[in-house]
Amino acid sequence: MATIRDVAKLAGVSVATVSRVLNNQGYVHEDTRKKVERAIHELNYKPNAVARSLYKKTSKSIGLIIPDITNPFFPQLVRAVEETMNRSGYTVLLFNSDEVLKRERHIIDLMVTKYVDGIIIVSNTIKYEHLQHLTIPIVALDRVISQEIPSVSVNNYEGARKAVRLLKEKGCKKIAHLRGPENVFTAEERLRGYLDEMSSQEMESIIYVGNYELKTSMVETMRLLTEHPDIDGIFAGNDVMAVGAIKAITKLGIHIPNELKIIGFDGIELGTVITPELSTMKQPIVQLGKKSSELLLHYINGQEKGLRHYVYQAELVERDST
Amino acid sequence: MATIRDVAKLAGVSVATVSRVLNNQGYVHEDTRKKVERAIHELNYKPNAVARSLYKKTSKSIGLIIPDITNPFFPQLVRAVEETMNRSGYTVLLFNSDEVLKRERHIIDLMVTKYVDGIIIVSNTIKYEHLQHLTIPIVALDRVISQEIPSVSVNNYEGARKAVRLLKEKGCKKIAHLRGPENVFTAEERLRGYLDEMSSQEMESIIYVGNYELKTSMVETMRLLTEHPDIDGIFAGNDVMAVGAIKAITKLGIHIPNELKIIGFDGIELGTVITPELSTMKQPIVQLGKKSSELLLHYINGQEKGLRHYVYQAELVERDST
DNA sequence: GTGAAAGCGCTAACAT
DNA sequence: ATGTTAGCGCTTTCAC
Repeated sequence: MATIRDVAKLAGVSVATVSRVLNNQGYVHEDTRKKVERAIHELNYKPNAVARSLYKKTSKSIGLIIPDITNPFFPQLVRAVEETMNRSGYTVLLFNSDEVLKRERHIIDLMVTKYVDGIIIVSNTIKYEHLQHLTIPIVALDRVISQEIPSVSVNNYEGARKAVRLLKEKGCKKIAHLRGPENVFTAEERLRGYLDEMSSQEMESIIYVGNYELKTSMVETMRLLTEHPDIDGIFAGNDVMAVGAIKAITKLGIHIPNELKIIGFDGIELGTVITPELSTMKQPIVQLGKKSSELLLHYINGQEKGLRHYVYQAELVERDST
Repeated sequence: MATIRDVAKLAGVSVATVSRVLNNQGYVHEDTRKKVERAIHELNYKPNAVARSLYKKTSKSIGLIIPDITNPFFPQLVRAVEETMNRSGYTVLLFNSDEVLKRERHIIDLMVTKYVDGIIIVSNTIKYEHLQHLTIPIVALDRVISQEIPSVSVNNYEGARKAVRLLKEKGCKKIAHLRGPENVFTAEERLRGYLDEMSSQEMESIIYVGNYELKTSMVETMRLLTEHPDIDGIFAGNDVMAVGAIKAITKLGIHIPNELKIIGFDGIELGTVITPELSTMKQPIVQLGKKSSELLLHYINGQEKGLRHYVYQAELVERDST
């Protein structure tokens, strides 16, 4: 690998001059620049990012921590972040944490050690106290961690209310909620929305606990339907669980949406794949990724000083399950 | 951020000694080690990975280039790679290339510049000529790029034959193939398998072209079924297309598997989500990721010198669509 | 067993 | 407009 020295030697100038043309700053004579550029080209020289990082204490890369890329909600989010970051010349270091605090902390340490310029994190487990010692900017994505950490998220509470409201409008009299895991921010908010919307009309709430994934959801839906055969509406905590519920319901020979209506939350592609296609509260996933990236970039560049919290609205997408 | 100097000063030793205890090599007196460790702890010192990289010309990280994380085949693969790598102390830098050669080359340059210790790449577009100048090890994953690049892949040809054979055994008389995109290695191999299996019994082959994704697959399936209403078996080039086909077929009111049987390829989770559940040729996705990582690690450590090509077999998983 | 010092490849004062 | 040099934080000879 050619170094800046090799280029300098070949071009017959000093390394400082080469550095100047590389970074396009300071005065350098047109002829000299040409010479240097020719040398760079000839040697196929690429500046060493590591050396540069060491000096500048910045790496042109950011860390992205998510629970699990295998969860169909995240691939799109990750791509949106990557795209935005790449466009600004940043590389993204992706890590799956499985929401294990110990791993999250380890990942963060590792990132700091690698001079990442900022971190975007999706997590329920991590708290402000684990983050406050950091000197690089951080933004919480999809979930808000605390008031002190800037965030980009969706109004889960309102979205949930809208979802339940749709079920009611469609004539459902007994609406159950298949909630997401306990202590998970989004799940709690959606539950709260369901509860408030139900109690506002003195409807009895029926709650079963899922884990944001398919299998448990099927099992719980089965249980729900045997214990409450008169249910005519289900608000699932996310699309994956809704899909699980649809599978279970279909297996039971109950017709959707005639006998039972169901709505999910997230708006992932999976919902359009199953039959009947799933009605859902669609999150602006790409926007979430993009906005969080831009926000982080602004903090990195010092263009933003305040503590911003962006909240998007989930949008009702009605398909065939309601 | 504390540096090695701070630790040295606090412990009352030289930086060399600190480095020795950090790397656990060379002689250092037990008492000295204790002192140093105490200082490290007290300052919450973490060695600077960038400085270390600069000296050692290695970064304890590898690059992973995939077409698109949004394609449901990849998340699992990525996790398997990440897991294996992390376990060996390596970080993975993930990039989506969209199979655009220019981006792939850019990504590779970037990685080299960051001192990645090796690269795992999933690509059809890149060729040996674009890789031969690299001095770091590289392994091709899922597709073989050339004989000169070590690879870990699946026998798509054999898998395809098995798939078609199943359809025949189940009594299908007219079997169509919904193939993947042209010039994509896996798609070509699967097509070849289909063709050979058909001609071995002098069955007429009927081929429609999809793009490994849902929408096109639905459209093409519709066309296929209007132009050839007597089709009784479909071998789809991958699971995503198979799911698209199922949607189209169901919409047409044709019963699966009674009137028409269908089998996919890949074994992604999506296949178990739809109704009827999809029969498929399951790839050992996790193993692919794991093996490619281990192989790369072996090259990095110099434990492996030869050009290895590992080929796994796809496994028939029969569910409800056949 | 420990320390001094060179050097990894680059950038940015500071000179000239 | 260009060159010299210190230094980013670390590892590794080479002395002692």
